[in-house]
Amino acid sequence: MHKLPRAFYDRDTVEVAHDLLGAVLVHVCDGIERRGRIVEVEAYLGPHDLAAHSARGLTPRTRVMFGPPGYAYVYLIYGMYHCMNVVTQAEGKASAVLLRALEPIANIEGRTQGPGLLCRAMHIDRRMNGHDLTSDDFYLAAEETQARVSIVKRPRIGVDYAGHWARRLLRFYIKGNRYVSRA
DNA sequence: TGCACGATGAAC
DNA sequence: TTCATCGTGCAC
Repeated sequence: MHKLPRAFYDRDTVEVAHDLLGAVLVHVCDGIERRGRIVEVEAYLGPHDLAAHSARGLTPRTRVMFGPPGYAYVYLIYGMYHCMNVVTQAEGKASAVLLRALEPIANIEGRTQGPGLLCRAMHIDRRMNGHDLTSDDFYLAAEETQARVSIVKRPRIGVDYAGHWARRLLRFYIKGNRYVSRA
């Protein structure tokens, strides 16, 4: 198991999204190290992607998305849940991958199916926004040789307002995994 | 300064 | 299908 380096995130967003499936999210908080295996993600492809927050341009909220790769973009949604993304590609590309579901590995309480529950179980909130994912307390790790998994491609969830972008197959999950939020 | 709405989840 | 709940972005 090795921590994913900055260069991992500095690539095409769809490629990063694929490679994140099977990777492990680690968060050390109050002396507890929580771990979960990523089984479902969504790719958001930058300002031209009408489903992406960055489509509205650089604002205080989306500042991190417009920044360099390998940082966490965490925001509050519906006034009660948090969503976590990893920023991808070069500064200014404003692309990211939303983490939608985890398979619990260690110190996970509660469900992890869906972006809001994932953040709750991993103790991720707005304080983690902008956090460096190459740090020692919040990062992603992968096996040296990634296990081969079948990837299912589906339209993203909750973005029906985004016209033809809503129909793009930018949601990816590990086929048959029981922790996927919605098959 | 006000207001409509959302990359959700749970209940009904 | 409805609702909880509040920060964000944009209209005024």
